[in-house]
Amino acid sequence: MQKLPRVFYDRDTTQVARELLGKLLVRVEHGLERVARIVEVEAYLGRHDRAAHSSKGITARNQAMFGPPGHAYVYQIYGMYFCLNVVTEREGHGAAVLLRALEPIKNVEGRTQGPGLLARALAIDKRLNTHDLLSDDFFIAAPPTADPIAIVARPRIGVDYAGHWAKRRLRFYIKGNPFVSRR
DNA sequence: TGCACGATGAAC
DNA sequence: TTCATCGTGCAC
Repeated sequence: MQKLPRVFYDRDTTQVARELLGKLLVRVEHGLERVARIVEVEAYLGRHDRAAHSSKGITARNQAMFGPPGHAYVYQIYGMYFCLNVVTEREGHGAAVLLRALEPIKNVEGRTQGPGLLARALAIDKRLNTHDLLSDDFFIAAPPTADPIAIVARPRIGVDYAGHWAKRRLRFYIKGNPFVSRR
């Protein structure tokens, strides 16, 4: 399985988001390798994006988002769920892609349709914040063979507070995939 | 030092 | 539509 290189993440965030669809998220825990296909994502473009955590500047919570590309930004939400993002663009930009839904491929139990659920199913929590996604226990890879996919673009979920940014179609998912979080 | 609230999910 | 549950960020 071919790990995505650093340069994959060090690019325009919308482009990275779209290209992450169909890729494989791999998480090795206690010697057990879990694999799932990325089927839904959201792009958070940087400090100018009012829906992005980075729009408020660097804080203790979001500092990973301003770190180098290809690392994880994991935060806790509603006191009980974790959300996994991959940092994009150059260090200091404050952009990331939120993984919203996965299709189980190997050793994945429980539901994975939704950011909180997928993190739980893959045992992803705050300990993985700032973790390098080119490491051997947590990475994203291109599948051996990839069928062409149709991509749907919609407004992001749960960002109504963001004014006109809430209307931007920065949520992307694989058309017709049954594991997408909402319809 | 206190407090309102969330890039959610499930129940009702 | 309501609630579980708590770290974070900002007001005071």
